[in-house]
Formats: sequence, C-alpha cells, structure tokens
Amino acid sequence: MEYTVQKLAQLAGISTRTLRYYDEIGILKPARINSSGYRIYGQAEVDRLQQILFYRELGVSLASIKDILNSPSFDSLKALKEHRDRLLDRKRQLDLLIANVNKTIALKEGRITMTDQEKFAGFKQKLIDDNERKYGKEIRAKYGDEAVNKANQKILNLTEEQYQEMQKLGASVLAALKEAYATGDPAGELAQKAADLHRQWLAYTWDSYSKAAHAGLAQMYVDDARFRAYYDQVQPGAAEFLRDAILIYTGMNK
Amino acid sequence: MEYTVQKLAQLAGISTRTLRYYDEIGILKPARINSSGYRIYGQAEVDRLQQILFYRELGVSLASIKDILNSPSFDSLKALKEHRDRLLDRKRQLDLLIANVNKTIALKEGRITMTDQEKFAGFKQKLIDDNERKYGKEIRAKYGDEAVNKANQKILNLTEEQYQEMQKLGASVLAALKEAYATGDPAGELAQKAADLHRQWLAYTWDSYSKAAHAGLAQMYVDDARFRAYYDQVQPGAAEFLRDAILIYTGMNK
DNA sequence: GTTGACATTAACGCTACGTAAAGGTGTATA
DNA sequence: TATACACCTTTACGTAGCGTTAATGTCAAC
Repeated sequence: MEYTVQKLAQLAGISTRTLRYYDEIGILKPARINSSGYRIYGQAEVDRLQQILFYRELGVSLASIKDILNSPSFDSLKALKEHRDRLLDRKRQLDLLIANVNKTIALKEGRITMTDQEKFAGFKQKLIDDNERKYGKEIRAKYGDEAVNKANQKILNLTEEQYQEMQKLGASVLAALKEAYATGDPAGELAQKAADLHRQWLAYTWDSYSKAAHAGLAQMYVDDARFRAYYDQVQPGAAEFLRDAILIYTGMNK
Repeated sequence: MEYTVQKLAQLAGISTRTLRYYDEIGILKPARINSSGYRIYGQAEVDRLQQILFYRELGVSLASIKDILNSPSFDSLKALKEHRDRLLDRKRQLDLLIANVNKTIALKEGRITMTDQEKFAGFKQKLIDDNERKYGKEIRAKYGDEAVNKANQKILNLTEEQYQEMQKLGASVLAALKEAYATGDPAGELAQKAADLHRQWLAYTWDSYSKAAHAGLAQMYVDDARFRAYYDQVQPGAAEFLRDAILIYTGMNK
C-alpha cells in the first residue's frame, strides 16, 4: 500500500504540514518521490510514523525521537527514564503553580467580600509571596523548606503593630547602613549598630538566632545579585560593607 | 528611587532583555527616557513589574497579564479561574503522559529481561496502545470509558492463538470487503458475508453484541476520517460500502 | 478546456525571550 | 586628555513544532 501525504496524514490523524515538516527535519522521509515531485510513503514509513507519534504522545521532542529511532543501539530505556524525570519535574512545578493560583483566587475572593476590612493580611501574604518569588529558591536551598515555612508562618502571625515595627526596622537598617558606609569602617560604632539592627530585624522571621547563620546570610547578600541589589540601592558596595560589619559583629571574621 | 534597565533587572531578578521586551510589547513602559535615550524606571514601574512577575509565575501569558493590569475593570478573578482550569487540564494530560511513560518503561524492562519469552504480550499491548492513540478519544466519547477498558482487557486476555485468529479475521474482513465492493451491492451475498465476518471480528473485543452498536460503529467508520482511511485502503468508498452492508445486515437501514 | 481536488516550495507567524553585532554614553584613571 | 571599561541603545536572527497563506504545478473527471 502506498500513500500520498494526505492519505498518510488521514491515516495517522495528523496534518500534511506535519508530514512535510518531518521530511524537512529528516525524521520521516518518504519512500520515494514520484515524477511529479509528490511524496510517496510505503509500509515502512507508516510503521516509522507510528513510532514517531507514539513517542511524541509521550512528550518526547522530535530531536530525541530521531535519536531513538535512528540508532537501534541507542538506549531508549534510559532516554525514556530521563524523559520521565523531566515530566515529574514539570508535574511538581505545575502542582505548585496550581496551588498558588488557588491561593490567589481564594485571596481575591476574600478581598472582594471584605475589601475594607482586613487588607493587612493581604500585605503580609504579599510580602511572603514576593520573597518566595524573588529569593525562594536560594533561601530554601540554603536553609531548607522547614525553616522557610516557619519564617513565613511567623510573618503571618505578626500583629499589625509588629508588622509595621518590622517594616520600620527594615528601613532603619538601610538608614544606619548609609550613615555607616560614609565612615568607611565596618568595625566602627555606626556599622556595628547597623549590624545589630539587622539582627533585630531578623528576629521577626527567624525562629532562632545563631551567629553563624547571621554571617552566612550576610555572605549571601554579597554572592547573590538580587540580594546585593537590595542593599546596594543605598550605595554601590553597601552589601559588601554590611557583610563585613556583620562578620565582625558575629565574630566570624577570621 | 530611579532605576536604569540593569538596576531594575537586578532588583527583580530578570534580564535587561526582558525589560526591553516588556517595553516593546507595551506591558511595562519606562517612566521616562533621558536625554541619552536611556530607559528610566520609577517606583510605579517597580510595582507594576512586581505584579507582572507575580502573574507570570502563575503561568499567565503576557498578553493576559496586559489585559489584567491595563483595565482595572477587567475581571481578573474570572481570568485566574479560567487560567486554573487550563492548568488543571495540563495536569491531567501530564499525569496521563507520566502513566504512559511508566507503562512503556515497565514494558521495555520486561522485554529486556525476557526478550525471547513472551513478546506476544507486547504485541497485544501495542495493539491497544495504537488503538488508544488513534481512536481513543472518539471511542471513549461514544462508548464510555468502561466499555473501552473492558475491550482492552479482553484483548489482553486473549491467548496467542486467539490473537492470531483475530488478526486473520481482520484480514478476512478486508478481503471480503474488497470482493464485495466489486459487486457494488451492499445487500448481496458477498457484502453480507463481509458484514458477518466483521461481527465475528468484533466479538474479540466487544463484551456483548447489539445490532444497534454494530450499526453505530459502521456509521463512525464513515464519519471519522481516520476510521474511513482504514477501510478505504481497500478501495476509496469501501468504508461507506461496508457501512451500508452492515446497516442491511443489522436491519438498521430504515 | 475547465473545474476541483490534490500536490509542491517559500515564507511569515506564534511565545518569551537569549544572544550577538554595531555603535553611542558616562566616568574613572593614567 | 586619551583611553579603558562598564553601561546603554537598536536591529535582527534563533528557538519548537508546526498553522497558515500565497503562488504555482498535477491529475482525473466532466
């Protein structure tokens, strides 16, 4: 049995464009080209197409399918397992996404019915969301999920007063850092005051304080561009200055 | 506080290219352009970018984000819910995919360890997989999941002999159809024999036979391009001929 | 000979940017 | 003041897997 593009396309339930594209990228070439330039496919091509579509349904890329089909020695089992891992990653991502969308919907629905009442809860949630969005991966990698979840929970438990104190303290850290930076001395009184304010600020989110963790965080402020940007808005180099001050403050500067 | 592209990009943890792209598609325009043509962003733009990135993390397309942010009257809640539905669809798809990949891996692993023993099981599985891939949606829509699962199970329960009989019978249907088609008479003896063979062939997968279901299947052979292609490989128009023969055979031709 | 259903190649379009290339701007330093 | 260097600009191609015209050729039937 021989097939033209359209016949084969109908048989397989795909478009003729797809067949031409598969020819173009060399994943499925017709058995022959007739005198008019038409593509003619035979049984072997039908079988190969079946296989292509089978892997395609599994979400394997055409490039990978080409590898799998072209070399019989190719370890298709390994390829499939790697593919499964990627799919599982995507599933985890997707589940997270859905959870977030649900959270957002719930939040919005709440906001709509009580738009004038408890906006504050939204602010705290937003703070957490923003943090997660910007720093989530690094922080969770560094401190583990449990610590981060605890910190987020701690924020949600803050009263409005406490929350505003925390915000003020955050601003104080920046102000103190600016003053201290002008002195140029991370061991000086002003810089040590900034480091102390920073420790106090941490208390709002950290479950327990340790000098090592404090110093580690300071180092991260320097290593990660986005953290650095936050403190460098004071002055370029301020993040590094703060780190030095905290290293001295915590006695970790050896 | 004012930001150039790079400053804002660092703050937000994105690339400068992304900011220029957002400017280009009009989703985030800078507050102003300075005398040198530099983009300058202000606080309002930072806030807007936060929102953009928030929705982006939820997997919302930039076009939709634009709609959401540009018109405050836009029903963002509804948009989010629709978005969630799409995500849930993707999740179902993905779960199916993963299940299939797992099945394939298990099958391949089985094949590898007993490559010379029970290849036959693989053939039956392949038959089912191919059917599912090609006709699954239509058949399940028409007959329901339960009937299809039962049919698949029935195939898996076939002995090798039975399976080969079924294959032979399938070929007989095609051969009989070809002969009958030449007569041009769907009520003729040959055509009725083809219809009868077709009924016998169905017995291998159908749990119970009914004339109405048989006739309905025949109609689907005509209505769906891919089914039609299967029988039209005998002769163009063969699917329609078979349908007519079956309608007469089942007495549903009123 | 004309219609209509097929076939062909070439080319742009879609998403959300990454990645040069070619050139202007701003500032610190030799 | 010349230069180095980090920053900025626009333009434009590349990505995956096709969908979608557009312009044109082929084949069978009426």
